[in-house]
Amino acid sequence: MSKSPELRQVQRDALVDAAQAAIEQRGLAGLRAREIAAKAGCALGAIYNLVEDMDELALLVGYRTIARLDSALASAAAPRPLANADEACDRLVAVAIVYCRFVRANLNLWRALFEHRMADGRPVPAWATDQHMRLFVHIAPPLRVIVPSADDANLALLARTLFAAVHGIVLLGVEQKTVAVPQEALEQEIEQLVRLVCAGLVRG
Amino acid sequence: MSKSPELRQVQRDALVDAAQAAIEQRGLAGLRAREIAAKAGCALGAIYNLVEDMDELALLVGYRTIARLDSALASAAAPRPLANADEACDRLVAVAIVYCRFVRANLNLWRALFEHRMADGRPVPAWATDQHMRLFVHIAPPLRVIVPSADDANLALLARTLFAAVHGIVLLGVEQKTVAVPQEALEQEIEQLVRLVCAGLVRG
DNA sequence: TCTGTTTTTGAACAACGTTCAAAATTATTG
DNA sequence: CAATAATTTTGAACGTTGTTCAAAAACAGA
Repeated sequence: MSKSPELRQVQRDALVDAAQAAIEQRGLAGLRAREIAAKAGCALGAIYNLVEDMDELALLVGYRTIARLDSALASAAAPRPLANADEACDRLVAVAIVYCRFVRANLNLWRALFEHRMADGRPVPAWATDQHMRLFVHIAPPLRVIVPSADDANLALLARTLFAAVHGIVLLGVEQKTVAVPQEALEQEIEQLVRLVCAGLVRG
Repeated sequence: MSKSPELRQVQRDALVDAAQAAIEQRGLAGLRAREIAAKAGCALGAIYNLVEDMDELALLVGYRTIARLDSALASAAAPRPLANADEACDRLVAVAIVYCRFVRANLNLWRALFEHRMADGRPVPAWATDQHMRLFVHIAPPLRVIVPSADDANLALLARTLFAAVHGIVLLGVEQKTVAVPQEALEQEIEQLVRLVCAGLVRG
């Protein structure tokens, strides 16, 4: 008889818990097989009974991180309807600010999302990439209000562009290689860019 | 008598050549001490007579990459003077497009710039971070034409923001985790964002 | 209790960056 | 030129990685 899937999932969760704690404290490079096995209370080799390899473990931690980010962004995009373009712009700013604060509050976990590379050149599984895309849901509706004439394809592209732009600002803002930017200044940068883009969209 | 600095530099260059080739072909993770020692024609341990450690080697490759990027951006920002805001905006677009094309043509080397992390938590040396900053030189002058009222601090911040935004778009565009965007569409995204920001700046 | 199946285990393996005593080379002196 | 001192180069050895797999342990059905 095979092992019950429930217990299996409990053990997997314990492993992901340990991996998440390791990444949170010491970054993706601080994720070590022997340490998390000890913390999860299983043998070194048992890791490979529960997950495919360390890559999958990093992806599972990333899945959790994006799920929490998704919740945070959803709370910023309140269910209150968008009356006009101004409100839509305000909402886009709010979503971007929440993104920035989430990054600061979850720096190592967020960095791990982008630092991680699959071993060899193996492709990232679909369940991980799909989740990334779903984040655009939080900025497409406000953009629709601002640019009602755009078709779905254009809107998706625009959403991607705006997200990427804010992402880039946050990225360079928290990067070690450049001078660290104080939180307040970083949020002003972000608000400035989002408002500039919105202003350009409504007039153009 | 100690060894001549010239020969030392030749050996260092051979090592950096080998490291650059390795990163270019197989990414930063493909940079292996034994391989580059063989290719550079020296013993494994000799690496540590020429450079501090593998981190410094990665930084030296990065220094070359940014130097080439700097040249590419400089060629886009021709010495022709900027008559008005429209021309300044065109130039910002041109610089951003050149950045995008450089990234596509030097994908692995460019990725290595941002994937690389110093061992432990050691700080990145100043000669590497300073070089990063100098890239802003290519976008600050056009911005000055577009926003003549801004002081130096505001201008520097704005330059950083615009650079980071374009950087983010390129980053997500060439990322494996999301759907690969064709070059043409990516350049359109970039041009759209830069023009939106410029339009917002001249009017606001 | 016995037997066949499944699961867990941790020593062993290959590959990594790094070190360092010894060998080889080069310079200086008698 | 020979002899000795100083310097540089070398690659085996070390400590850590993630991963594997034969053996041990645990479990299931008779």
